[in-house]
Amino acid sequence: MELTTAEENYLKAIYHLSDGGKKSVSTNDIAAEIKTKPASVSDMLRKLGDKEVIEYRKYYGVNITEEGKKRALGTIRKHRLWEVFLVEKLQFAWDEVHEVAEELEHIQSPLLIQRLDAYLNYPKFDPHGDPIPDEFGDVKARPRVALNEMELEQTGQIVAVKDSSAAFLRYLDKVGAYIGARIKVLDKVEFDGSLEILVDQKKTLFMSKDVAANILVQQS
Amino acid sequence: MELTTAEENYLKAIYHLSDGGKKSVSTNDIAAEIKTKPASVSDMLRKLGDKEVIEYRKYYGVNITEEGKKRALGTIRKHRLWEVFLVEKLQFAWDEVHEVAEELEHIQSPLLIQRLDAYLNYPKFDPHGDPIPDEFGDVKARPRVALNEMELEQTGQIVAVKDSSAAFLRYLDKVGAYIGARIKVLDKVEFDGSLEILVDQKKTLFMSKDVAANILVQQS
DNA sequence: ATATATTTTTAGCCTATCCTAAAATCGAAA
DNA sequence: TTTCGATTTTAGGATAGGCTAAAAATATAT
Ligand SMILES: [Mn+2]
Ligand SMILES: [Mn+2]
Ligand SMILES: [Mn+2]
Ligand SMILES: [Mn+2]
Repeated sequence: MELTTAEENYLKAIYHLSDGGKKSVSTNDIAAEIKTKPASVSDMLRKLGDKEVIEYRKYYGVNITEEGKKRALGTIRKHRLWEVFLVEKLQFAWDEVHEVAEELEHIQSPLLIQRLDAYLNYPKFDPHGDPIPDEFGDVKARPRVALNEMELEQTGQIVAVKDSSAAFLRYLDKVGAYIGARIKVLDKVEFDGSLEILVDQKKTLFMSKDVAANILVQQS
Repeated sequence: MELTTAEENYLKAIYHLSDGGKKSVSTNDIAAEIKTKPASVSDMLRKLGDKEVIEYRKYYGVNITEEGKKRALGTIRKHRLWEVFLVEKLQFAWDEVHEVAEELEHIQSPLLIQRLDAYLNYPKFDPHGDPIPDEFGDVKARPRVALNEMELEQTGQIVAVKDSSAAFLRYLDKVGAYIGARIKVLDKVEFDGSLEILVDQKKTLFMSKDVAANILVQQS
């Protein structure tokens, strides 16, 4: 059964909020994520339940079904492939791609996505470091940890960001914290959790705990 | 004022049916073009009239306004640029691009189109030979004539097709009548208007008047 | 174990877009 | 100039998606 654009957006939100189908998700959380009202969410949940992409028990939140997970991963795959296209081919900055990809992900054409994937040389990660599901919905997970949870002296490489907002990404650009950068934790302030890190063995950088919590590192 | 996807599709249809704003267009013709019912068209015309992209006088058809023409050309520009992208970069056949471009043309991002245009090296024509309006809505018109209206012995080059349906384009592929082909009219049958043409100085080809009427030639 | 607070759903309404059937209008022919 | 057939509009209804306000259910705190 075909999903509408709105249904795809809801399903994707549910997938993300449920941490890939592991947790159940509340009406209010979905409303916050989609920026809509809980009443509208209740309506939509009934519809998604009827289409059997979620399991919906009134008042007790929703769980995504296997079918739903497959659909959500299909949309996520398209979103991330388009983001790669925009950055690699059209010279978009990584903070400019999200809104456009949010529209492009709903274009219906399996051939288009297959060809786009090939054209981009089968990328495994999007510009924010998030993994691109393959055509079967399989995701290559990279073990990664939030920067604020690393210990003193530990080293690693920035592999992704949790927050893809333009404001956050532009801040990272400004301070030179890009994906692929090698980092080392030089200092952690007990009081507020802020930290000092060494970037690429040459530049030191201070950041708040909030910022660090949105930077994901592969340890080494 | 923003136009919805449906409104953009109607406006584009009106632009095409009006021959670029020259003629006024009837409700029934729009319904046929959009594959919808005349009643739905009447509804939409009222709305497009309110938004002043058309001039609508009940029972007397519509004329597109200057503003409407500008909007329609913007959508046409996007449609044709995407078609070029699909053929040039993603190896789509020219009969596979129309449906996808019909969706892609509604993506809202001036930056995207500007970058796409540059990436494609500012193409002037789409895969069907139709001119791509520039960012100001200016169209480079090529003088062209339908093949069925050419006289015996006249020569020229195929520059466009009138019908972009997959069936027609695949037929042209099969017989080797592609855009850019040099042709000469070898014979015209009085009885049914069918003709025999020479393609690229080496292959002769018979075609019905209906086929020839959908092939556009730049004479030389 | 209640009472209160929070969450979620329902009811009722709105806009956009489509449909069918009926009414209105137009224009061509008699 | 009247009439008739084609065209177009209107009326009424459907579905999708959103909203507010009120009701209902659940969760939490005395
Ligand atoms: Mn989206
Ligand atoms: Mn991303
Ligand atoms: Mn379209
Ligand atoms: Mn075209």
